[in-house]
Amino acid sequence: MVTIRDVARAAGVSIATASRALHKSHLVAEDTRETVRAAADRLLYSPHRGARSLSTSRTHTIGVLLPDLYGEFFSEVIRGIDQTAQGVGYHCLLSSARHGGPTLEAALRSMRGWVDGLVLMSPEFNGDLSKRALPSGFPVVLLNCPPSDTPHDSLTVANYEGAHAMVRHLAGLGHTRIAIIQGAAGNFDAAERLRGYRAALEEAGLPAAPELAVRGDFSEATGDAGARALLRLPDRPTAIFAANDGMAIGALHALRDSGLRVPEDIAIGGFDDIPMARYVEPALTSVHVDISALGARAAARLFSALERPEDWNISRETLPTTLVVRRSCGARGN
Amino acid sequence: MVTIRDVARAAGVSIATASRALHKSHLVAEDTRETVRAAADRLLYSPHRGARSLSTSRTHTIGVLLPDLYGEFFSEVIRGIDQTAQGVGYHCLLSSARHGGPTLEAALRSMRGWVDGLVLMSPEFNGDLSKRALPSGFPVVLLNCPPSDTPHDSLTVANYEGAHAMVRHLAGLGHTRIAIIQGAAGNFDAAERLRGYRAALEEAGLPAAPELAVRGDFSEATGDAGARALLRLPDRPTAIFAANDGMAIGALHALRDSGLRVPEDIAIGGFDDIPMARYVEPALTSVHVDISALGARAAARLFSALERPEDWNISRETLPTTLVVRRSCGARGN
DNA sequence: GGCGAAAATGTAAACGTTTACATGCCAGCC
DNA sequence: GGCTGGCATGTAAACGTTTACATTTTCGCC
Repeated sequence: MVTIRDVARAAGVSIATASRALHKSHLVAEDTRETVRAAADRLLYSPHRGARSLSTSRTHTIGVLLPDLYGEFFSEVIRGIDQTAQGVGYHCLLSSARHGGPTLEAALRSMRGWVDGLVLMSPEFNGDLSKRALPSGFPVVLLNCPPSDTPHDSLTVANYEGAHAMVRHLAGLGHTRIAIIQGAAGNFDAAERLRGYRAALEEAGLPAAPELAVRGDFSEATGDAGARALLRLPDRPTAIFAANDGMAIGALHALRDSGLRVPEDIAIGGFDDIPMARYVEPALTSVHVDISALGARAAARLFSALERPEDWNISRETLPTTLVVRRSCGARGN
Repeated sequence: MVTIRDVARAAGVSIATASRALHKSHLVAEDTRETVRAAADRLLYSPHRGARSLSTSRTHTIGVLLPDLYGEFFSEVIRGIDQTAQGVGYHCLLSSARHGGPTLEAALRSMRGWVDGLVLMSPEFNGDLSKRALPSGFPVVLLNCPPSDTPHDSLTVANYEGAHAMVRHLAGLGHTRIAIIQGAAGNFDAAERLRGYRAALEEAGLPAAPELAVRGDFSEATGDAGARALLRLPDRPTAIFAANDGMAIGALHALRDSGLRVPEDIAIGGFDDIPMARYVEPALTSVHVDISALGARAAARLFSALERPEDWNISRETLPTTLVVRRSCGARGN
């Protein structure tokens, strides 16, 4: 491995001068700078990030901790984050707190000294964890985390409003028995979407029949199962709101499988508007969330905290959603 | 930040003993070990990875360099890699060599001293780049890279065989004018799939009409455009093989838009079998590649090179593909 | 009780950078 | 000619670990 020492020797200067020539160029005479740069090029020198970070205590890396890496939602978030990060010369260290892996606390701990900041998305996050696993003052942006009193930036999508808009739309189409396939238990997004569903029902003057709210966990499998459970009801719903697109697609599957037509026999709406939503048949009505923008925004907030810590103050942002009406809900003209 | 020095002081031992107590436990007396561990716990000590890596020259991080981060293919690869990495206590540093970003060489260089090895997927990779940007002997696994004479492990999918099987299947269904929407120019996978297409045509005794091979770049948009171009032909094809699923889905769109029925009027086949393939309507016949297994396998090879460098020797593996027949190709029974 | 070996611990160097401080040099000024 | 000050460069400390080597302690054995 060629170190800065080799470069210095080759250029006939001290390592301090070599170091300066390579990035604090105004502090060294023009011709020495050229000599050093030429030597570095010739030797194919590239600085050792670990060493550099130890010395400067900046790593130019941000950690991205997600609950999982499966599905389009996460890949879009990552894409948004990475794009922004790359734009300012940072790298992304990826980690997922999958069940069965190391605990969230361990995952956070293991990043110390390796990342300058963190984008954290986890339904389990809470203040206690923050105190135990994160150095105080460590820049963190929480993405779709349950609200907590920790002094961190947070970013959420308008779950309540989005679900509300979807259910109001369904009610507006004349549906009176509107079911929901809920997201994962204990998940903040899931709870908010449920809340939006209930509020919209109430506003429309519809009863919130408990048997119409079945459980799911955001996976296609539970969407499928949830839909089948709803079909077994004596008085079955005429519309289903699935708390994310994955489950909506699972439900579509189940309905097709049961010989029902969507939207003629039963209407369906999802949430997230993942890329796949427009390609399923019938195309899925969904609540659009610009997922990669969510990631990009999170990264941008983190960088502003990193680059100008002096005028940083914690903020909570909510990203708006928009209802995208496609064929699956049966609205006219689609 | 609490360092090992603080832990040592709190436990009343030297830093060497503290360090040993925390992971070379057999070298220190049981009760001091307990004292040290207790102190570390109490102070919420977690070691500084940067410092540790400088000292041990192991980072426990692998780099993952992809041409892009868009789409399900990449997210599945990442998932496979990360899952394997996490299993052996490694982290993934993600980077994409998107057009417009830093050059591939710069991206590789910037990882020095930050990763122990690399999973590299890039259509532009070549021997010269390897010499310039990678320390010799640096563990690298090439994923779907063009063949080169560099001493690296490589992993590819059976592009030729997969495409061949698909086209033979279409020919077997009686199609005589079979078109292809090609992958990105200069891309190795794309070239191999084209080769498989041509070979299968020849074996079936079908002429390889040049107007039936339109260009694409693996994006949905070019799939859409490619299909439209094919429809404008005076003697239009009865079957289209798109070199990946993204383009196949774009083509489906274009056909539906033009009022054609799939598979009755025109049959379609894709490649990759991304999760979405089974959900589009009609479900897409495709060449299945276990993408996350591909990533997992790449990571596994890398780790075996890292953990036991002594008995490592370079290998080239090809992952088999399987034809998955769904409705879009019009085969009976589907 | 003394000896030697083994076990436990400490000291200090090393990893590859950056950077505060020290030094040397030269120009310009009185 | 000596002083001041600025510029270019060098010296060495620091970042937080690990670990080779040195030292001290313990313990068994004669």
